Amino acid sequence: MSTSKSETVVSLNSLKVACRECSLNSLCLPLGIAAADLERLDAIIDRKRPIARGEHLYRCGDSFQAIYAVRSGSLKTYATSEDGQEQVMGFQLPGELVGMDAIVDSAHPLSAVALETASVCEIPFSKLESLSGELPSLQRQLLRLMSQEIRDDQKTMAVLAQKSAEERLAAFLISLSTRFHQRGFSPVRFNLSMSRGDIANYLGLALETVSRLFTRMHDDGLLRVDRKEVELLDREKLCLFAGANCAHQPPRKTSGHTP
Amino acid sequence: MSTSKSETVVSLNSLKVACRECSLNSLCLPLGIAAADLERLDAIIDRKRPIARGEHLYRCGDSFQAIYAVRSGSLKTYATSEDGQEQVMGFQLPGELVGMDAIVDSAHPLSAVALETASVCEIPFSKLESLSGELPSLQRQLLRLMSQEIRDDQKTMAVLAQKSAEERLAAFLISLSTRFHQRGFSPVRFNLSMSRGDIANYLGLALETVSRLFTRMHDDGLLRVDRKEVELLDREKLCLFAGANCAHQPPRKTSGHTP
DNA sequence: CGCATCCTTGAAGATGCTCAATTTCCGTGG
DNA sequence: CCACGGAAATTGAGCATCTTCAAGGATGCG
Repeated sequence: MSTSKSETVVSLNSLKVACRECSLNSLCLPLGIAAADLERLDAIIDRKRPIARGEHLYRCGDSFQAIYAVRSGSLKTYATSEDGQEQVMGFQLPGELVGMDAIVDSAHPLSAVALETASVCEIPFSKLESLSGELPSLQRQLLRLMSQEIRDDQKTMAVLAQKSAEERLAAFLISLSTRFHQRGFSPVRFNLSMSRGDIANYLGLALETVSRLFTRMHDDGLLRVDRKEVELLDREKLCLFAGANCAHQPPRKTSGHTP
Repeated sequence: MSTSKSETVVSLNSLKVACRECSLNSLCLPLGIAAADLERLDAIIDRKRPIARGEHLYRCGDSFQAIYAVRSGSLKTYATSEDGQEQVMGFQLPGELVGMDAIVDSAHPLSAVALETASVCEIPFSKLESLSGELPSLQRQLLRLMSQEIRDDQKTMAVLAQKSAEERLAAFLISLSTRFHQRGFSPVRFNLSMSRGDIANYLGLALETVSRLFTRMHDDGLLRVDRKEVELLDREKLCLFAGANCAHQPPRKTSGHTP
């Protein structure tokens, strides 16, 4: 994500940092946890070696052992249908958790793969569960993050249900922009670690439509795209397209896809 | 839901029953909780008077105080955009929880309204949170239900992103069928407590399209519809359309809407 | 330097939407 | 009890958006 320069810096810095020193701790599980308690959380977390682009963190059907927090890089989660087709369900940036959808029945319903070199913190679920029982602040933050995930999924559902192709792409870009901004990166200039195909799949569009939309938005002066790099030239207008008050809620139109 | 006869019975029966006697306790929060502990959960639950069709349980923006379990009847949750349009986010049947999307920031992002006379259990969140810290089995079940919600929302996202209109409606009907079945009702014959407009809105389709699809599916011998009542005549084929192995996962096609 | 992958662009066609007119249903009041 | 009015649902016709199919161009890696 963002320039490869800052990506490298993040990767190196956060390779083994404890939660208390991690720059993401105000977005992640440690939020709201007192220093003393944080050490106990820290103790159950396993900071894995970086995983390479294309490498899987887990696959659909794998038994559920842990949830993961992205430390650097980015992931994609996707479902696989019986005929082998995949449906992209989300993209995860540093500070975001993956795997919470597996709690309910001990098997992962999705696969998670690295879109670029990424490092993650592995948080064994059984340990997290018992520690949660002892630390109310941890329990609270875990519930908050799951609630957040529900809310984000609902927002995505709304985008898919009621927005046109152009609005969907705008909403997607604004969502990324906002999340990068929260993480200290530029909200107007960032790298898309996922392919056009992934974006299209995620947004329920054809790959060609996404490509055409990028071209159209470029021609309309909304953004500049060069391969993976995007610069939002008119974030305001993109927000309008996305139906968001810029930064949070999107909803906007009646129903159906067309405007 | 189902016939008005059984609906009346359910309403009366469950008006004030404790969790341990509630027929829904194997689907709801009490699952997996020992009898002794269950009494403590029971003690914090407020069984509200039934709410009438059209009455709101809470509205978008209301401060978050409690989550709710549907005891009888059914609810609809929806978001409202600035221009007043609504986006239906889900339908809740007995044994299902609503309001978990509000935990993260203490305000409800959606509104919840009764689709028919319904009764709910109000579970004050602060009390639930502290009791959760004391009862590992309760904590576990709460996490499981939130995980389930995430998983259900993901399934809905996949339906919206990759299925055609007919497949979406089939997936919707199969989902209802399965949930009714889990609750002891007929999986092939049930009542739709929501309007065609609600179904269309939820599925990201035009109302007219849903109406036409019902007609087409009827002509194809897949189902019988009479106003609110539906009978699935060929559940197998509907499952195929829905892309589900009948009962759980749906995924099926490549991407884009068309087959 | 060449191949494979990803992306872009074009043209034709289909799914599903909008607009609009009826019809059916249900609650309300005479 | 029946009539009436409004809401919900059905049905039809035309059309727009987006998809599919197809080919060409750019990029990056071995």
